[in-house]
Amino acid sequence: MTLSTPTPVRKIEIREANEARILEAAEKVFALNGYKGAATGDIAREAGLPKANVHYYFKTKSDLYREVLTHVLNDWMSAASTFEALDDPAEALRTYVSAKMEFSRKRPYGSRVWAREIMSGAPVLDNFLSTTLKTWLKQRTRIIRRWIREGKIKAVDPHALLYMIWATTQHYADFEQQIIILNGGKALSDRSYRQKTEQVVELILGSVGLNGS
Amino acid sequence: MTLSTPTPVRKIEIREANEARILEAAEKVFALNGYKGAATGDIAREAGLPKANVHYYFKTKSDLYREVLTHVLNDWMSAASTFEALDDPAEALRTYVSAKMEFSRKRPYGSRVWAREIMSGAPVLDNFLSTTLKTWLKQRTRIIRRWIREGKIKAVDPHALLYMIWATTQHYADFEQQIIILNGGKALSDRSYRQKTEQVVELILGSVGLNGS
DNA sequence: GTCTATACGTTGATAGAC
DNA sequence: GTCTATCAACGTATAGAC
Repeated sequence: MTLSTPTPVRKIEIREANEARILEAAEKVFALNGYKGAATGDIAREAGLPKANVHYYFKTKSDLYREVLTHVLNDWMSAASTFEALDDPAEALRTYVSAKMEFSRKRPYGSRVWAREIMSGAPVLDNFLSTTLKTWLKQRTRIIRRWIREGKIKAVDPHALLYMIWATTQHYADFEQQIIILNGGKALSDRSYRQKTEQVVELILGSVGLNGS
Repeated sequence: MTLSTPTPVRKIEIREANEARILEAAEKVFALNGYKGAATGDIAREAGLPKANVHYYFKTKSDLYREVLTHVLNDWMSAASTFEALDDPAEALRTYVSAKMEFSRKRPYGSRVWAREIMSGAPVLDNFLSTTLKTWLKQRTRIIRRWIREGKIKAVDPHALLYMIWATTQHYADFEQQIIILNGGKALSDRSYRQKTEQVVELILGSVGLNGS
């Protein structure tokens, strides 16, 4: 029996499945070693494919890296969009911090790829940061200022507050290994993580003068 | 005139000066590219020396990396030691947070080397984390619990509080580039940085129910 | 679409003249 | 103590058979 021509549908399925596997593997390897430190061979091994296939689907390492960053970015922004201009700042902050903590739990590698990209000087994310993220920050800053004006929260520096939220929530992804070691070598259970999330929410709310649920 | 034999003192001076230059260069290159991504040739160029000299003074890249980490560690612990068991938690937290912010300002590269090491799974720092740092954490946890028992601060999870302090203060070093871009491309002046430090202190104090200076 | 073989640049480390 | 020359190992990317 000779090879029959595969249907276009089947081809597309294969492509999508392989691209997804490679992207997932790449996110992990870039997270652990950074862009320069990541070898396409490592990514291929992690994905369970020959090295040549990685280059077949993504051409260059740089292209693959940009794709990974784009995916992380989309999910990061998706969590960011939960910060809304609600009347109740406690509710808004609680929702946002929880979404960021969930992102850290579900995409720890993605968070680290982001962190490493920034620590390398943000060569690829530079444009995103100075446009999309800057606009986002300006809008949320306005919301926070309004809450302060209306006497709903303490007078705090909005940037300092948002940086604290980002830093604290992302710490649970980026420094996961340190947290595990300090926890006696055991990873946080889903239950413990939910409690930590609640604690982080309470600390953030307290920092702007909003007390206990 | 032939070369006279240099005095041992002179030789030691040269060695110390060169080692210092290489260590400083290495801290920067490891911070920007991570361990695997850092090339000894880049470190040599940054230090203004031929590549062979780097290996003459430090033998292997791994040895050099460990030296850099040790230096960062010492300075990190030096800041950590400012967290004392004072009667006044506001004073203790203010001093500690300020010291950590100062560390981020003065040693941004060192902070990033630490971060990257943890994100790579802490292969070298593992031992330090599970001994020295764990002990430190246990002691400070006890102090915080005592403050809570004495009704001096709100009942918060001590680990969550300390992680928030670490994350927030280190964010100003590790994500410096992001902060600069969001600040319109301008680095924070010494004055702005002092104000941010004060804001961070206020946010942290607020998070445990301690209000205003 | 898959994968072995390979071209070719880069990197860690050393040898050996000065 | 300094530095050029060198090399083996590794890394990205591609060619070309299947």
